[in-house]
Amino acid sequence: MSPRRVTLADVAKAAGVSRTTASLVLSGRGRELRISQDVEQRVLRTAEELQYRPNIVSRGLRTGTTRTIGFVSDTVATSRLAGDMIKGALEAARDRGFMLFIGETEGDAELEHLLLQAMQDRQVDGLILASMFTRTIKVPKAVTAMPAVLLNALPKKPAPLPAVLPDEVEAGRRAARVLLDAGHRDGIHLIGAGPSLRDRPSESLAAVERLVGIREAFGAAGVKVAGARACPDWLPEYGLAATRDLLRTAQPRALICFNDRIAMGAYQALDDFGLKVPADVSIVSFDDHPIASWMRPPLTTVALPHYELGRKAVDVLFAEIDRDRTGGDRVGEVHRVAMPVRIRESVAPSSAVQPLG
Amino acid sequence: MSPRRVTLADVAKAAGVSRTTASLVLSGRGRELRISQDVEQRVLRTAEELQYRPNIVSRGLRTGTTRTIGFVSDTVATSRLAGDMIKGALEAARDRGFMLFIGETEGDAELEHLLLQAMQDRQVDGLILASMFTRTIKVPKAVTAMPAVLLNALPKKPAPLPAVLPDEVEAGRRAARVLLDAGHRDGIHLIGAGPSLRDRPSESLAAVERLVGIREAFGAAGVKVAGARACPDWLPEYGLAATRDLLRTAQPRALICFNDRIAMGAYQALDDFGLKVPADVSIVSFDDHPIASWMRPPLTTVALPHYELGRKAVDVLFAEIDRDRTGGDRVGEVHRVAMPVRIRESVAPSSAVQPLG
DNA sequence: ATCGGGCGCTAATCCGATTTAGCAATGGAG
DNA sequence: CTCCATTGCTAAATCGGATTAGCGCCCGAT
Repeated sequence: MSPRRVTLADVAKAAGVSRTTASLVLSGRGRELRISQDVEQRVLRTAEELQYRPNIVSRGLRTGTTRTIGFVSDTVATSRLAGDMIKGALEAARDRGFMLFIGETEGDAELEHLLLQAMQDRQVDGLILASMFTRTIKVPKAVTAMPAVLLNALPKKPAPLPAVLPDEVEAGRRAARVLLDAGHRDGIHLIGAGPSLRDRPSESLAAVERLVGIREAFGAAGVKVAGARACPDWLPEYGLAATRDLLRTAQPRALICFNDRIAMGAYQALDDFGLKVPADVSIVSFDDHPIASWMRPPLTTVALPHYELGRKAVDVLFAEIDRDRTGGDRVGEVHRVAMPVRIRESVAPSSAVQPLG
Repeated sequence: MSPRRVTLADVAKAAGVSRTTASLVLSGRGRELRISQDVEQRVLRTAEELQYRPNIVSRGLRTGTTRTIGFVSDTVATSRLAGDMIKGALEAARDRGFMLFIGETEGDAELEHLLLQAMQDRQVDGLILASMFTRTIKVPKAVTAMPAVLLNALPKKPAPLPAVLPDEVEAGRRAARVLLDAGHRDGIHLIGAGPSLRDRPSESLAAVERLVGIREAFGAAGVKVAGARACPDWLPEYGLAATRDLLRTAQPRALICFNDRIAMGAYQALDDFGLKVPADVSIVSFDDHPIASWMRPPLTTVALPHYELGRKAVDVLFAEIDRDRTGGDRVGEVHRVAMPVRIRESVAPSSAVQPLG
């Protein structure tokens, strides 16, 4: 079919040198191994003319390194959120001449096993194990044998694996501060989780951490949260139900919704009760889901830094690969990536009359 | 670091046979090459015990096939829409023991070139060239040298490349029929494109094809579209503006929005004018964006079959790889994937009094 | 006894690079 | 004039499989 690829042997022959010499020159080790300027130039020029490109498969066989990393997620590739994570990883990898194998496990341990095997059969240089939701995962033992990074996840059992996660606690603080900065001190309700750390969707690490941050920031400001409703899952319908429920008995001035889909439901409930955002009720949320900017009014939210998470995971993985190569010890550091606040139009200054007592 | 992998040589030695024999047995060609039952069983058992897995890199070097395909898109990996496309491709590939390299070009020809090179350096068996929006693309010449498929795109210049696309014309017909079936014959407006085929976002193939289908179905039913507004881009704000503009001068009974984001804007405009969906105005749309089911009322829309597109592209690619192997001729067939209607709650039966004339 | 042929398995080569070990030529020192 | 070092390059092994060519052995036929 296609004209055969130009190989190192072709270059060597055309330049009138041995394969060894050609290889030496092209790998940049010609200088230290005393190849003459003359020959070096000749090889370089020939390679250029012939448009020689080294075959990475072959190199991989010899050196064991394929300039490839495996990106395994539970179901990450499918969600918009996670698409950015992949994009970040893709770009960071590309900067170093690496490619990404993508794989989805759908939470199936058997599939995960197969996938990891398939990647190891292809001699990937490292692995990124990503999770759709921030949570703890069981680390397959196959992973511990090679450079790997957890993305958006923590190991269930302590393992010497580095992890990259969004800084949810700080995000919680930031959400709270958005309201505090706008002068809100009363009638602040939480929708999605709380008041206790146990009131949240199961397995949701983010819920706990956000709640911790929120309580911390309010605590430091001497502000008490008026109330909270947990949701079994963070979907619009639960946000709608919880907010409706709240509105039957209370008159909130501000809501912190635990994610944008919850907020979407809250918007609807408020609308049903004839309440305006942000004139009557301010709302701040988390995630910066694409819909956040389409909602009316556009939603102020603390963004999940998917793109940055992906990039960071690759950076950490490269450090890990280096460590592996140089025989360093595994550490298992946890890296937190900042979650930026996206100020939009769902928060208004508090006009509440401060209660006398 | 990790304990060395078990190789074919290990299996052969442990089973007391030559590498050749072991290879023959394990590749299933033992029978035809007269390896005895006894030896065959011994090799198989040994391989099992040692947990032998062939090194695909090595095999790739010898056979030239890496059981890997490259998925190159302009920016597809990043959008939720496209995530499903990748997911479909991933699963279809997995069914055959193939892995996917993912790459994004961001519309940059230079990057695309680099990416294709990187993939060829890794000896991918085939390529999928995907586009985020349905459109025509310039096919890099590197692609024509190997099995490849266009996904969600058509070649700008005629090329013997198969393409996989959503069946947009039929989708247009289906959208129209949803309204016709509900009894709508009057006050039907188009938001996003039309009335002429030229009134549409540039480069949007989907717009043209949907419009063709819509006109065809209405034409066949003897129904005339009351009006149409084109949008420079299919975003909520333009949908909002176009619909507002429409409402100032007309009283539509039904809208066909050219995608869900346009529909989202239309919902807002109708809400502003105190009109209810679907009681006052029925709406049908395209894409089945995730928000479509979260809108209130949930939006009836003709879905882009991303997952199926991804699967289909892989299927077609495998056919292409086979063709390449067996020396068949390239054809360049266009495959259309059906767009299913998602009936939700934004369309109500027409209660309009039929005009006498 | 010899030969042809099927059977059952293996030696050797190849894929395209990297890497180790080492060879030939040159020049300077002794 | 010999010996050793250095310079500049190459032969050969290696990675882990797939594949081609072919080697012994045993059997029946001549």
